[in-house]
Amino acid sequence: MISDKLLDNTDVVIGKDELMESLSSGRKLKVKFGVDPTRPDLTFGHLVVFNKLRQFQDAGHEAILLIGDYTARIGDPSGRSELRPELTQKEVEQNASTYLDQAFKIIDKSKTIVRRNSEWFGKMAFADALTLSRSMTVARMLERDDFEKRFKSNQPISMVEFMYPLIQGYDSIVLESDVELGGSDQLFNMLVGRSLQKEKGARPQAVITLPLLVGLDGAKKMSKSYDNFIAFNDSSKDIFGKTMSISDEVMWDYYRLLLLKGKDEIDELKKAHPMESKKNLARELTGLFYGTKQAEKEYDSFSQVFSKGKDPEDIPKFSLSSLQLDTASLLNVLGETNLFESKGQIRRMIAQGGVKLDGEKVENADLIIDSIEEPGKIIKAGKKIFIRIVP
RNA sequence: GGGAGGGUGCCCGAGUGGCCAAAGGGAGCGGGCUGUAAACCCGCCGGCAUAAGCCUACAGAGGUUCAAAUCCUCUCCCUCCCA
Repeated sequence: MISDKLLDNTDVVIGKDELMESLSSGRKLKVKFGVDPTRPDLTFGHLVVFNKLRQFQDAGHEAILLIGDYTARIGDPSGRSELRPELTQKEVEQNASTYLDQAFKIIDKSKTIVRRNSEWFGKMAFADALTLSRSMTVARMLERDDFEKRFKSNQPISMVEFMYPLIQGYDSIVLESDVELGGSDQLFNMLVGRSLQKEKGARPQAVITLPLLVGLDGAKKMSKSYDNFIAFNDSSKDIFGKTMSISDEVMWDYYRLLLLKGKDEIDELKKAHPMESKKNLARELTGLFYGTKQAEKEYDSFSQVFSKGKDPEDIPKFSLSSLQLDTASLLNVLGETNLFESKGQIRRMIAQGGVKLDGEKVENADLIIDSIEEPGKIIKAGKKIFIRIVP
């Protein structure tokens, strides 16, 4: 049953009965997913939703990717404790275009309709906006968890944030969407769309929320603002490495939500050694974005460096002749690689025994790096930073 | 319009004239343990400097003082109560 699979891994489904009916009628549904181009990178949190959108596409439905270029300039208050800064039109445009490049790594470009909400809001009159705002009451807005929390704890809520759910809901009217997808933090906004459609006498959209992916810290949802994310645009090395840094417990969520593995498959994987399963996860995720060959390479490289403690094959080089300062001390050399926050950080690292030169721990920051021949000495700082010193 | 309370380091938050680069927590970083991790333990955690020390920092601008995150003036921003 196709329609069953479409509801896998979902969190909440509103309007389920009508949705099941529509699906079995064979009608081609318009499936809306809105993205706010407020930040240039998509994370694996978004991947969960894009996977679902892709499944709808594969089942023959129409995907509408809504770029909230107009709303981006306001900022979605969902899950936020403060007002977002306003973005310029130009920033929004840039973000939108990189968004699309990234999104089409997962969804089928040829079957996707891209719309921008500036198309209709750009020419909307203020009077229309007022009419729209009649459809909502303050009390209903305050039902929203994050608004309520902010209100009660004396945090500011701007009027424009209050308008946000209405604006997003209006998109659904214009697009005549049958289904809207989003993260569970979007539930309220999407429901507003549903009720606006009803009010207009249109067929209300089904609302499907997808679970929020837990971030790298294993606690909070994956989000750019928590800096616990893997981005579509991360290097193959980072996708692999970051995946390996998640805890064993959340690994299964990643299998389920990102790779769409079924329960049976996961049960099978649980029998293997957790590290092997995690490496396998990292390899598959890397492969999704960089192809199996590159993923294989990262797999080998990771095993080399971390499991066997060897140096990786690709080490960034630093040429001593490019040194700006006179003394080629360890401190100065590392300082000029721009891989560290400050010389203070380097000093601390050295003092704490985190820096090795050709495998030997270095305790003196003033050690002079000299007599370099090919292939060069290797400095290791912490677990992840490697530098090859060349003449 | 009137009254009251606030704005502190990446985040939260203590600090009401010197002992403040500023308690505590979180995040982050290094080390240990391990299976890369997570958990746990130890350490670090503004910048420059070998060090002494210097510089920058407690919303912003001025001022008082030997000395200001702390006192005064003005400005900006936030919240609450009354209208």
